[in-house]
Amino acid sequence: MTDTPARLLNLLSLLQTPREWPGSELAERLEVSPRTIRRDIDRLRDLGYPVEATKGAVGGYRLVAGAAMPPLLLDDEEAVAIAVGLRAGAGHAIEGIEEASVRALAKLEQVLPSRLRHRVITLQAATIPLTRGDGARIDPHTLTAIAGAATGQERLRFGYRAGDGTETKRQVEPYRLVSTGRRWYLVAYDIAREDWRTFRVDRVSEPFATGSRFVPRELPTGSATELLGHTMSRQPAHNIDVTFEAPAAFVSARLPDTLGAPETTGEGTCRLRARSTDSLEWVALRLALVDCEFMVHGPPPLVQYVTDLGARLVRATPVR
Amino acid sequence: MTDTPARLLNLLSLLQTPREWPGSELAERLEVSPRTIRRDIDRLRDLGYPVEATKGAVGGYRLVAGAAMPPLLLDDEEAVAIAVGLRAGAGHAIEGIEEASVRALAKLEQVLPSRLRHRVITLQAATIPLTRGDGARIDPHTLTAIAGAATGQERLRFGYRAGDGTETKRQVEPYRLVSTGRRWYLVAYDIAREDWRTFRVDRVSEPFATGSRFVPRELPTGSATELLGHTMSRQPAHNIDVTFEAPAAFVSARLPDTLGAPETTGEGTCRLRARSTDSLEWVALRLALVDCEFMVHGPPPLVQYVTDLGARLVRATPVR
DNA sequence: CTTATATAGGTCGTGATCTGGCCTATATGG
DNA sequence: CCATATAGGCCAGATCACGACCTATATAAG
Repeated sequence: MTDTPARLLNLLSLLQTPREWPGSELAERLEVSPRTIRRDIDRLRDLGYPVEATKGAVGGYRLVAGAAMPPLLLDDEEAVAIAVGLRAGAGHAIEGIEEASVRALAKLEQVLPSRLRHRVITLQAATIPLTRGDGARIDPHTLTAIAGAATGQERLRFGYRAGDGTETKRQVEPYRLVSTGRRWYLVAYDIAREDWRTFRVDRVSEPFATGSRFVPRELPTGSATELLGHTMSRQPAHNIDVTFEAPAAFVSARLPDTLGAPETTGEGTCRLRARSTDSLEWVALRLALVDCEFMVHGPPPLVQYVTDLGARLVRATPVR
Repeated sequence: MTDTPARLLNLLSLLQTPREWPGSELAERLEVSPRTIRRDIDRLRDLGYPVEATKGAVGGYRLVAGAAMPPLLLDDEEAVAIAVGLRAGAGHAIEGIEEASVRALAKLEQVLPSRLRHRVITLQAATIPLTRGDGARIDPHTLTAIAGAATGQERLRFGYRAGDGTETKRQVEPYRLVSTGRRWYLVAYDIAREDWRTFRVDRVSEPFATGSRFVPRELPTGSATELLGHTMSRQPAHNIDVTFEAPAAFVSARLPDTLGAPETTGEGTCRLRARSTDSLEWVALRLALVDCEFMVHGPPPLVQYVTDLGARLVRATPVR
């Protein structure tokens, strides 16, 4: 208990609550002399954690933003909140940080006390995510298990359901997890097939790290995303074409950036031409939320879906 | 650099990557003898962090889940991912952990390096949240500023726009931030008015912690939520009444728990009666996503909205 | 079974470090 | 001006950390 490193960690933890701490109070809490507290503050500063101090009668210490992230000391509830937030985001994550998001989740879940784990699962079950992709929902557990195996360089076993529905058992050396905004892919070396393969994560079932380590092979093509190239290009995408009866600024403020920006076509009208790999349901929803009159020109499946959805909604209310 | 506590923090950071670390590798990285590493591992265990070790030829150390959360050591990208995730969740957060979520965000943003801060803001701006409430979007910055002032016991100055649109300047002693799932409220002691007040956070502008500390007063009514009671009861709520042409299990699996569960009314039909404070737009959206025929009986505004939305969608496609 | 390699931990001597106490300097708010 | 806060130098004594060398033990591969 009375160990120096332990006290430093405790001190960091205390300073992380957003308030000012007078040195005397810290000394009392940590059961050391004020002189030692001053030395500890010095030590933290040497370690790169910027502790700000205000002098004078109402002064105190406070941890502020610095050059590097200090270790985050979370209480139980905060840890649960972060885990739930990241899990909710793992499915239809924010553009550009999907990989980091999963890494952070894997890191957190690795050390999350088990009594908190079931709370996270319960809370997450209560939220039904809006599927942004085509309904192929991804289990956060699968994602973190794969991510963990990849960074830990452990061989991975899982069941894989191919496009035609046939289920196979795979054992691979996971290389990298990549996200395309809409879908997750695992690039890995398939041991039995003695070649590199890409797997769609939503088709992976029961991933299990065998625990046996491996030394990463060199990718033949150079980079993981390159290997994904031809898989990606086969992805179905829609050429969206919609006109809105509202200014372009109004529309773009209500549409996600991933759909691109509409161009002004006249007084109070604009047109959106975009290539999207998002699901039609998602696109239709976003269009409906723009809250102005619009006209869908294509693609035909989207026209069909919007027509059907509109008809269903009209049927859903009593005729006047 | 050659400090013992610094090395321990580094060690914790290394062990947090989900992989196994042989003692020799750790020794090399931290530039100490393997014996010292073993001692450090011992120290970490004494501190309560469960370091698991596997013996044998391919053994190594690894941090596992224990009784308490160890300090999370995040790299830049992971920190950004968490911040963005929490911010996105702050608006329409997950039931039951809103407060903890905001606390975690406040803690993180307090120490987030400024070069990461603008990345967070940029990324967040790219995502347009589906407003679950009635469009009164809440600025995460406002939320964290208030939360920080409340836990730090600092006086707070802000502009407040009353229901009739008049803007007033307030200076308060913030007591607690409470969330009702749909809305955020600040319970505080208004210094000028010398009484307790509740403020809607979405009407607060430019919160600013003055830095002057105060000793928390006793709440006259006992608890913050109690004080909120009469404010809350004036909240508009809708009595939703919808029948679905699908089994209750099918429907409840596609509806959020907050709307309650539908009851079976016949062979393949069910009825949902719920009281909701969510916005009509949100409810209509969720209903449309159930993906089956349904009929909205009430409330009248919801019927109207669904009719209008359906009509707009029908108009949005070329007539055949 | 044998061998290699990993964790686990005891012991010891040297040298560094940490602590508390006491001192002064300095900035701030009332 | 005064009380109170941070900042930090100096010193003496106790403690602790380190590396080196040792043995015990579990595991995987051959």
